[in-house]
Amino acid sequence: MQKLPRSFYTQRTLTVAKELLGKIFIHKIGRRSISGMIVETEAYLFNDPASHSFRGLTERNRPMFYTGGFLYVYFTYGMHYCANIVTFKEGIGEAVLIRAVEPIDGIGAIITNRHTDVRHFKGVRHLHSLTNGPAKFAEAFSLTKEHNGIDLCEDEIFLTKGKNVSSSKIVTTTRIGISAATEKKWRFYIKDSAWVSKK
DNA sequence: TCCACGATCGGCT
DNA sequence: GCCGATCGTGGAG
Repeated sequence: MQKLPRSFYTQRTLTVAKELLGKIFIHKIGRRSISGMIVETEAYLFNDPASHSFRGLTERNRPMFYTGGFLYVYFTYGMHYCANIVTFKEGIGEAVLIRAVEPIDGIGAIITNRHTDVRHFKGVRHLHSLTNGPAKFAEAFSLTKEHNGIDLCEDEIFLTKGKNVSSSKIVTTTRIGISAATEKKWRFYIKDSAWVSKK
């Protein structure tokens, strides 16, 4: 399966956020890989008070200012990582947060990754809870600060075409967990998917 | 140097 | 529905 090219990621951010639905996210670890279909995304734009890039370039948000097709992984709440796909042009500072995926390959590894702390075990009793949230996705797919700034046009972490999601299957809503620009409808998910973080 | 806060999650009421 | 965990970041002073 062919990797998505740079030209996919350098489109307008809101376009990429919608088009990412149905795409396959793949992380190759040694000879194995973990993969899943993206079912929920959120866009963060350059003039967006909810975006990490809003106050300009800093050490933390540097990858957001790369050209489209890089990964931006950040650490939050003292314990979680979240992964974004950088979009649009170099120097702008836009990205799409991956909020949920439907597991495809490497389910065993996903379960292991999500069970590393026994205290979390009870929360993973239902399969959909493995990857229905941005920090759950990052943990399930072993995405940490090591992967911050990685190029998705290389061979370790990349996306493939997956399935086409018609626009009638895309639900558009406000974003979750933010305190600014709460009125912007920049969250997208696949209607009827059991794997989204919240209806 | 200090310190408030966060694109979350899981457990508890 | 609410709350605590836990720490890197960056704005303030």
